[in-house]
Amino acid sequence: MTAANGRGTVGVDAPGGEWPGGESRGEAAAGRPGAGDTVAAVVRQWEAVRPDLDTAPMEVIGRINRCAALLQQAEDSPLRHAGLTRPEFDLLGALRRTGLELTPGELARETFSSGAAVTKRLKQLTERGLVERRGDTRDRRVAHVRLTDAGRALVDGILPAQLSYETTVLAGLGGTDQRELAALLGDLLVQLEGRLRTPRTTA
Amino acid sequence: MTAANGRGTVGVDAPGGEWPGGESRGEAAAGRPGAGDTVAAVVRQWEAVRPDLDTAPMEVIGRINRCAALLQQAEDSPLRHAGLTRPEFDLLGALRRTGLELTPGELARETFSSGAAVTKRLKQLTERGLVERRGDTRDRRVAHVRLTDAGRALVDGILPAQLSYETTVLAGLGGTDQRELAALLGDLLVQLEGRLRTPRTTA
DNA sequence: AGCAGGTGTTTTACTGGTAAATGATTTGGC
DNA sequence: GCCAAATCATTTACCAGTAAAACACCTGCT
Repeated sequence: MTAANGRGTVGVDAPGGEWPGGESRGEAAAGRPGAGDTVAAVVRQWEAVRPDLDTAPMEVIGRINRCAALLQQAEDSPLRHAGLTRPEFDLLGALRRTGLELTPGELARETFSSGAAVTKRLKQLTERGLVERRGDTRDRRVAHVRLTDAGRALVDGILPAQLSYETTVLAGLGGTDQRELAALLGDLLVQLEGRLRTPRTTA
Repeated sequence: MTAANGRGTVGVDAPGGEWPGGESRGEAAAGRPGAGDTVAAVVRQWEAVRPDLDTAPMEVIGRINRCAALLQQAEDSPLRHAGLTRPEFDLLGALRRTGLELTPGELARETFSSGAAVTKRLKQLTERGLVERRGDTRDRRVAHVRLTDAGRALVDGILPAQLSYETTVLAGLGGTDQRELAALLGDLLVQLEGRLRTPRTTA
């Protein structure tokens, strides 16, 4: 087991042994109350029904998806509280952290979204007075986008709160586990970013 | 620098040391070519601009979000190839792995989506002949949904391909790292599922 | 029986994303 | 210099999700 835990996640191993044959009633997603996370429960179901399959990848990918979903819709996060979605904040953040004016295209690449999505967000954020645009003098196709003072103030005001919120959300993991998790995700991400080059429609 | 590494990954550590002051040109998302993943680059930018902030949570949450996004839009996955989105497949999968008829409400809970979303997906999947519904005889509000033979065949046909696709996607990580990652994500998920109880509008 | 209130599902109105087409401009070959 | 092809951004048409309201039905109290 080597790993992280010694306790193999799936290892709780159920005392009695009765199974959801008919009575999964009440708990969502095949989850028994005290057991592991919901993904583990799902994986156990698959193993029961299709024991021939190697379900290992579900343990990683299923959990990544579910973590992302949960983190996304955390209603109490400072971001939402400030009326910003994560993609909007990412856009503002890209401007703040680079300290530069960026073109819509650059913003799309920075934030890993499509050009069309950026156009829409910029419209929104411009109306809210958080960003400004000016045309390029040389190349009249491109625009340059920068934070307004209000936009910069908003980012600077929210970011610490958001980070400390995220810190508490992660607090259940020890510091060592967090670093280890970050490192492993980083390794995975390097692979993914190489392998599945997103064909982001810059156009 | 404490940070992220403790282990390799980020350890490349930049030879020279010139910095994106003005020349992030060309590479997306602050990424220098050989360095770590894009999230690491973003974090470095934040640290340069706001050294007072504790960026540790970004290393985890940012990477989870980015991994999820990349995995989502993997255009070559068997799922997409079969014309199914992940949420659609999750719905079919819930029916397959439980082996039962489920009501729309149960499906919503199983798949962590809203009732309305399930309604829409069911409409879609019914039209495609992958699921069937019958009304409950006792309680005429509820419906019972089951896989058609075609639906079951589709799931059984796709799942092995999808899993083996996922296996190769994860192959860059060693088996041990994969298990460790799964375990850590499981730990995190337990925390998140307890902490941020999603107020899923069952209604 | 009758009705207040709860539950299971669907509908409505809207939002934010996407892919593909479009408009506007620059660039490079000749 | 001029036109074909490339590039940057936006627009269009559409689709899937959401929250809130509506609908249909059941349940339990009186």
